[in-house]
Amino acid sequence: MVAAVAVFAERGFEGASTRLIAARADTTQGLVTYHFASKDDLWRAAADHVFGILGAAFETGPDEQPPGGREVLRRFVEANAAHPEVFHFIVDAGRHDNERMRWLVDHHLRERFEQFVGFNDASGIDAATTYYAVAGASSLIFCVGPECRRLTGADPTDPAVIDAHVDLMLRLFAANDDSS
Amino acid sequence: MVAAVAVFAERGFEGASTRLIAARADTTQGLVTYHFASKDDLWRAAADHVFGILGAAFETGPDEQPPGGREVLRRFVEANAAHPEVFHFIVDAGRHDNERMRWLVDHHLRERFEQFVGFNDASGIDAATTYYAVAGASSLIFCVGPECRRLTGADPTDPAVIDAHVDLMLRLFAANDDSS
DNA sequence: TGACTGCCTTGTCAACCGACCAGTAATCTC
DNA sequence: GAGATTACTGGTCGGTTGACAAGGCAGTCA
Repeated sequence: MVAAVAVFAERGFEGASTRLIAARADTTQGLVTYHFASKDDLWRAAADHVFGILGAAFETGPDEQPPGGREVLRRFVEANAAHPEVFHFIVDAGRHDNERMRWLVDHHLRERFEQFVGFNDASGIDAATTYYAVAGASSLIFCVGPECRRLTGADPTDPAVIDAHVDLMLRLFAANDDSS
Repeated sequence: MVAAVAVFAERGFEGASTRLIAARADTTQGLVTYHFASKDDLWRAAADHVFGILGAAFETGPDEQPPGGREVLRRFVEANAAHPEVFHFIVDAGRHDNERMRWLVDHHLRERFEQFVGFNDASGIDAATTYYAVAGASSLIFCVGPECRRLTGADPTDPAVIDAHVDLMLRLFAANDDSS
């Protein structure tokens, strides 16, 4: 499953082969199609897996206060740094109007978007533009890691870079929110 | 060429087939490999094409003033809205440390990045985080158009949405720059 | 003990992939 | 107008793809 997430994120749905995923997981292609009836099913399971990890980053412990806006944003950026695969799933699926895109929206993105709208009481077009601005600004640098290293010299897996990006996101998107 | 750009953007390098590109351009696969020795060469030609279009959006006419920071940002967002394929090329190539990524950085992205660093006199880690924040925030909504429509109801090809996104980007990234 | 079940391996299938090649027709050069 | 160059077609090649089928092989229950 970890292998499937990695390969789908690295190569996209079309570019990922069930044989490569199987090899990465040290099994055979036959076994993959035994456990997951089709490549589509495997992709959905991989998406469930990686979005589950992301969601866990926002869970509140039993004796914790629900985090404020700044803390949520910090966790969001750090989760993107730790799991850039999420962004690849979103971009890979989001550009086609097909069944996978609709499934991803209905099963994972809708919930996230409505949480976001709840935090920032925006609506309509503003909600959409703000949501995608936050998502894009927070995620891109971590999702093109090799490019970023070659282009800028900065390594987005370096904690110093992650901290700098968190600070920038806080300055950009949480300037007038000092809760948490 | 327009067909190649579209297919590479829609399906990524691995997912795009020379046969599909040929069909989209109403020719044969044999002709594609005649004009472009390999799929890699075709990809590079497509990248040159689409980055050329993007670059033209920033050119200054013979009797124009060079645009100020706000105007450059506006043009950048509008160019991303008109040509979301650029972002797909970047994300598709940028996640691997391979020859295509290095070529794209050296032939197209380096120049853009250094122009950016010139405008915003940042350096080191700050330059990197700011660059990717601007790029991600400006582009994402236009690159996952079908998803955005289903998720938020807003259509990122709608001029009203584009204008709203331009305004948001100006508020976020050009708050203390009132030139132009 | 013998039938049954779930997990897994191996092999095979048609479809598709990028690359290549022989052959053809049109255009250009002298 | 003969010869050379260029543009293009159709077909074919080895290799890869997702899906499927047949069989083995432990474990379980009657």
